[in-house]
Amino acid sequence: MHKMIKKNKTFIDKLRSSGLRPTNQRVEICKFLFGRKKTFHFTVEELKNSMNLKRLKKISTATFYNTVHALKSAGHLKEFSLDNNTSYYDTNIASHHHFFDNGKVIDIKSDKITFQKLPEAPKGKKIKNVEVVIRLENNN
Amino acid sequence: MHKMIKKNKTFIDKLRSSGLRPTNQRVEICKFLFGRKKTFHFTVEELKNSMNLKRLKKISTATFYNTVHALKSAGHLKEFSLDNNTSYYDTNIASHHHFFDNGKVIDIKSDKITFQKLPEAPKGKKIKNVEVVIRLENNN
DNA sequence: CACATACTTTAGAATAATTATAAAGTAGTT
DNA sequence: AACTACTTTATAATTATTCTAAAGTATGTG
Repeated sequence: MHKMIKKNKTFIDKLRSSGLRPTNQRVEICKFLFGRKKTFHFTVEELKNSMNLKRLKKISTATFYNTVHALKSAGHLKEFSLDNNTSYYDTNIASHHHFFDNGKVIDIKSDKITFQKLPEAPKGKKIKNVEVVIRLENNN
Repeated sequence: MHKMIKKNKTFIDKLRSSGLRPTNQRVEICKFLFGRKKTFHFTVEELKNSMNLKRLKKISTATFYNTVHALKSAGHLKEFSLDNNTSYYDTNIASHHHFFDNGKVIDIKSDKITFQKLPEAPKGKKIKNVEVVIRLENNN
């Protein structure tokens, strides 16, 4: 029980720091997103389907979108795009890179890629982060 | 006039190599995309608006989408995504990188970034290309 | 160089992802 | 406990894109 309370507190903190009140729906979404050992990637539609499948009382689409969006704006989720028109989210917010393999995404730890040369930021700007996408193809 | 003919031939070649017949609409789209000194970025919607503004007889949305898609599949355009749900296209197909500055995209020449360390491709796969996105923020 | 045929264009309908709306419900303050 | 501002929800609206089917056009063949 101690652990449970502690975890919920973490989720509530994430919500509060995203400017959101910790409602039941939101806490459950956080539990689903952050209450596991491994980070993962998802679309809002996938998240909605996974969570609502097991629930008698469904959480509405708008709540999923609102919550994910706020978590992302606060930096608790990272957004990325493939070549299609759907937003993907990543619960791994540590700076890292990706392999893209025909729609499948694989994380690359930050320290697996280092640079020999990087350009200067334009005047008045600075670099916020650097992300590398390595596109893969079959080894024919 | 010579130059004009030569250019049109280039456009027609691009279309043919994309599996498309060189119709008037398509040649005009190619002219707009490839008949200039500098490469540029665009969305299909932007392309449509820019081109149709000056035309008495408008080219239909579907034709813009079809043509851009075929040119992209043939490698005459590169597609990329920002954090939203719109596809962007780049007439610069040379391998290169990007600064993203609040929705604005700036090209970075390929030789401005070099790597010290890159990960191996997973078994049975090989690297198709490597693309770097450098996100910028204001120098507060 | 006319003709047949397969490919194109087009307007409009359809779809998919996302955002907006506004009425009913709930958290947090007093 | 009561009030008020924030939430949830179902549904409508919007945006980007794809599909459809009828009318038009490029191109090889004779």
